[in-house]
Amino acid sequence: MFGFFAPLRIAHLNSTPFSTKERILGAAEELFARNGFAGASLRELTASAKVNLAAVNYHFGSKDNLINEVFRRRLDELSTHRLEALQAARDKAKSTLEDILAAFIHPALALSVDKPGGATFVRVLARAYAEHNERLRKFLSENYGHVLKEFAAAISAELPHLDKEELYWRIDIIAGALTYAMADFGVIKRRGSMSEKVHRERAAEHLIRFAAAGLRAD
Amino acid sequence: MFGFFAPLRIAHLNSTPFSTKERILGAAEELFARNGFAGASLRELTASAKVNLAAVNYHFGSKDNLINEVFRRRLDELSTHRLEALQAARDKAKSTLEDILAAFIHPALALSVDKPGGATFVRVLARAYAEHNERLRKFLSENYGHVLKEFAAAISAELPHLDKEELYWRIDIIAGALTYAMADFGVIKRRGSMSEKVHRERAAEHLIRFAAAGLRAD
DNA sequence: GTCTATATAAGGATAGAC
DNA sequence: GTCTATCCTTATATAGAC
Repeated sequence: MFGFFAPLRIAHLNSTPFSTKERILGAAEELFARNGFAGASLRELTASAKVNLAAVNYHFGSKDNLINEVFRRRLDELSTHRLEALQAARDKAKSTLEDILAAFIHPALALSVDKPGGATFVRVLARAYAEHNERLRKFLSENYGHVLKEFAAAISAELPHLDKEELYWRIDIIAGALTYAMADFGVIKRRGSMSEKVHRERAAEHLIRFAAAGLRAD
Repeated sequence: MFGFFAPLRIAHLNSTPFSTKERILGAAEELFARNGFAGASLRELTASAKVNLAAVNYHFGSKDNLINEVFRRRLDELSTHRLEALQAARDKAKSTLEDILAAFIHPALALSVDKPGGATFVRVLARAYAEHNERLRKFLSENYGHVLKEFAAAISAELPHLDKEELYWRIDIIAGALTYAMADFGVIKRRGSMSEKVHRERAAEHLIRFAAAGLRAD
């Protein structure tokens, strides 16, 4: 008799296999990408995640800390992959500017292609770039600033003739172009004959050449 | 006797020569650039403009409409200048991709250098680019979309061998790079020996070469 | 760990005196 | 055209039952 209902009870209230915490992070990622950090309220966020309004404060303490955790969930791994790829590029006998840029771009590409929600997160990253939010910038700089420093140093080593001011200005442009191009991947329509994955890989190669040309401009 | 106080009475309550409406627009520009559209409240906005809280609704009807007017105040003129410059480029015997890009960039440069608040507005423009705000995109697209269409057509005519999909993808990257580079002008430190104006002009030339190289990439 | 209910603050918008 | 005062909604956050 109860056997008939057992599957329903096993399914319980969670309609997905994800924990409350993970569902909140996923919904936050989605809404922050769409509406920005200030524009996404905890009310629509918890509704979208199908959790109780109080759950955000229980699991994360505050909205600000939730924002931090949305980044931490992805950036720890992304940063590690980027630094590993950079080290591999440096270990090559003849490493080029393109190798260094690829070490920065390819891990983000892999994230956006392979991980569920990864493409959305890349758009959140672009948001953070546009927001001049002091608190968020501080968090990101303190926790992940060393990665950008490593890449800037590697690029600088490839372009020793360039004075530092010029170099940093160009890296600034490139950073904006890359961030936005990666974030807008989802918008670019791919040819029907090409898979999403192949399309993005080709786009990434374009970006690398584009950025390398910009950096080398005399 | 009263003569002693006359200057004070002439100064009245307005500490600036600008009207309430203009002060609101100026403060809105500043706060939208710094905190985004959702992040700037009417309360801090009116406090910053030194006008009454009710003044925004009296003069603009709503916050959404105030946002529109912040854009309209600058974009009508900017769009006209851009289209005039594009026409001039097309009228040249041998117009290049660089001429077209310059027609797009130079008017924005002039705005950011010559007009008070112009540099701030360019940052607001970059905000709009990042915001996927449906209402705002609709307003901008309906009122100023034709300008971008004109430029896309002109660029397309210079690169007839490029297929349309590839072209639009590259214009997408370029648009992001240009918008952000222009918005971040204020961040780039200039050499002490160079004036702000000269610095920006040089930066704009870098951008044009950068963008042209990206568009021409094979 | 999740719920309801609520405290408390901040937001946009408006009414009506001046 | 500008003020004060206030309405109403939405927001973040928390208390306490389950």
